[in-house]
Amino acid sequence: MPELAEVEYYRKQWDCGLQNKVQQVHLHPTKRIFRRTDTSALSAGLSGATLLGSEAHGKQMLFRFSGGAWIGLHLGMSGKLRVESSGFEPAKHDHFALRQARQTLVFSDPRQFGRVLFHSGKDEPSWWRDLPPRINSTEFTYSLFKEFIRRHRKAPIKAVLLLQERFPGVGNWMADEILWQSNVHPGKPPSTLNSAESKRIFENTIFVCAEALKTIGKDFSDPPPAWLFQHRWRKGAACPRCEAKLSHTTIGGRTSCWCKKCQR
DNA sequence: TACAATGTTTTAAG
DNA sequence: CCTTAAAACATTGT
Repeated sequence: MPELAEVEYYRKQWDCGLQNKVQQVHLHPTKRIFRRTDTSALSAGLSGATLLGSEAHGKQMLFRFSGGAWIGLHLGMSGKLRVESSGFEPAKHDHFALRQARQTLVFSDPRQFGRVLFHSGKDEPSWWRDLPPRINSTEFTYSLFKEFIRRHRKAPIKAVLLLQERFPGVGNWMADEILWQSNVHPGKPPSTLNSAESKRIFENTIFVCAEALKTIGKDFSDPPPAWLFQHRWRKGAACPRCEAKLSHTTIGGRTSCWCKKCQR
């Protein structure tokens, strides 16, 4: 479920716990979200520590605690962050919870494709330092974009936009939105794109990310009604631009939504 | 029942 | 070594 803007929204849900001490750590060590994570070190490192800050980068989140403790969170397909009362008892899918004096910070993830990482040390973990440039940063340049789609010139452009090593935060609905706004068919390989199409995709990638952060990322409000986003999951969905019936097919291994009249 | 779900990793093949 | 495609992961809802 969560892409760039949804992740940013969920990250902020834990802001009310900033400057608060963790009294107790609740976790189920055998759950898949803790795969290859030392849960004993995690519990020990967070118990009694104060939450000092957090940051999102694409679909990843980093939370910083006093005493040089850090956790990385990924929400996978069904993960969510929320806040409950301090006396809250974790329910079935609440695999990770931090109890504080005034509230409990909860990570739930029914499908467990999400992830919890732990790092102990004075500096940021290496898995945070090595991330690619954010899409809404000056380092995300057209030449970087062009070089990347050239490398992946034979795969469907939809599949290329889903690669986190260049488009951190872009997920299934955002990739469809970018291509719909660019009037480009999701199945087209980059080798068949002309320079105008390529430029439109680059610019709309930045635009869709920025707008999503201003709406969904801010308070989970809807992006503009003229976007594909509002229409794609409706029964008998129609293109908000030309009113033609929208197509749904598997492209790049994911269900894709596109307008066969607008996108070629 | 069977399949799909806003994601990533592993495996295999070219 | 690189790119691409498909299966696997765990659970719920239609």
